[in-house]
Amino acid sequence: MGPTLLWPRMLTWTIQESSMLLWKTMCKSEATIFNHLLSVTFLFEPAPINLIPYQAATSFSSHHSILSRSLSLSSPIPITSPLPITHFKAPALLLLLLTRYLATFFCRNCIAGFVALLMGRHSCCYKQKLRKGLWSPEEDEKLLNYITKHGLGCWSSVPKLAGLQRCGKSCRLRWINYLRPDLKRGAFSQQEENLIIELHAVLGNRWSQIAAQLPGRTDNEIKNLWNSCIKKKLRQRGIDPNTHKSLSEVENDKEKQQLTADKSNENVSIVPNELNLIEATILKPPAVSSRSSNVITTINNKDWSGGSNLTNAPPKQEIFLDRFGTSHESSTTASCSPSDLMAYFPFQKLDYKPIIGLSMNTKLCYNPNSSSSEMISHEFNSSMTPPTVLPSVSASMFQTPICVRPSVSLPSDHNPTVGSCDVNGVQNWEAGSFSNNVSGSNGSSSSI
DNA sequence: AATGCATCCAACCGCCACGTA
DNA sequence: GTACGTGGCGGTTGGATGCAT
Repeated sequence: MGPTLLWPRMLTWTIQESSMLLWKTMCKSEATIFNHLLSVTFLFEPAPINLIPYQAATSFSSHHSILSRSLSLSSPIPITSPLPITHFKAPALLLLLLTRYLATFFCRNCIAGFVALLMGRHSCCYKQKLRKGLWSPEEDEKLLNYITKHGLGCWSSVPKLAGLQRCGKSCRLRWINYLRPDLKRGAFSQQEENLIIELHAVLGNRWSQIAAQLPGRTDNEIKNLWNSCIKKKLRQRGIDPNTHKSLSEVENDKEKQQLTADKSNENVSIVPNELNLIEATILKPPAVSSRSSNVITTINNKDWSGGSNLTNAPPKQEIFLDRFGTSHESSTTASCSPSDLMAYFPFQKLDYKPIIGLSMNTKLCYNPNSSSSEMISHEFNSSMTPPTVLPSVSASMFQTPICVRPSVSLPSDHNPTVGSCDVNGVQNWEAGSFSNNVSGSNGSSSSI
């Protein structure tokens, strides 16, 4: 074991054994801890420290800033430093010394997470001590035994009580996606896939709601199936998986949008927001950070994910639920036959073209090698707020058929010619001969 | 047999909503 | 009213696996 692991453990023991309990009862929150940390810093640091006002720190990230400034002081103090320690200030001082010492080994995020861990909280930021990656059978057994014995409760306390070196979130995920006894094993049946397609047309990327209509299936499972399998199949059949329209129709929509955008650009050469952007770009030197990229990514995600653009979703959902019922039984026994589904999604082989629309991973996110994206990154690093910027950016650059909500019509009769399409794969589609299709194995989907 | 590429999927991450003190 | 803890969700990642060369 290297020193980077040895030191924290020793110090953790020291703190906990001395007066951690006393400290925890005195300080209600992590913020208070940091407050005391600062006071101790001032008490024992002869050199002036330029710290930001604590009151301005309202989030944990601000605590990080405070911590990082504390850590940016002189060289680490040896932990054996013979400084006067009272009972009251001992934990804070130890924490201070500890954090400053750890600064020689870890980044500030790790240290902040470690401090949070000492306070008795589980922090997902602190990854050094928690296991990650695939679960071992032993871990599965521990979790399963614990939940079987104690039932579902507070996930954050489960790892500790179950003896697992995992975070609560990880335990929850493992239980929901794998260990839950009511999970249906095996591949998806053709009926299930069809139902997923139909639900996706109505609900978009709201996987949890889709999963609620498929008993025994998890949202993660359905999401993976969609991304790896169904999407591809739909495209092969000339259907845009995002809009559930035919690809040719989507292309037409896109051209129309492009024309509209061009017209509006002719009328207004530079909109005020763009002027602001230029001004901000000139005045503010580029200080590209991952944070700015995240902002853009987040906004893009909200705008482009099928399930997030949901202005019309509730009524459609109601229509759908009226039709299929809200219970699993009714949803699966209603009109969900493959032929019915064919009517909703007449597979059009025809002019399949790759979808060129911007994806979620749009390169508009910061790319240091790209001048155009750099521009955008600068914009978001300026003092301007994203809402000011986005409308102009999104209007001119983010036009894509993905914006279109799935338009679902519910015809009463289906197209009898659909099934006779002899394109490669169409018959397979109907016959349910997907590579992973072993629907007969579970049998439970036969009620659909 | 070795290598490279594609695909799958379990798990992680960040964000958000909600309840509570 | 506010800060905090927790659970839930959707997007994304990266390791494992399969397949082609």
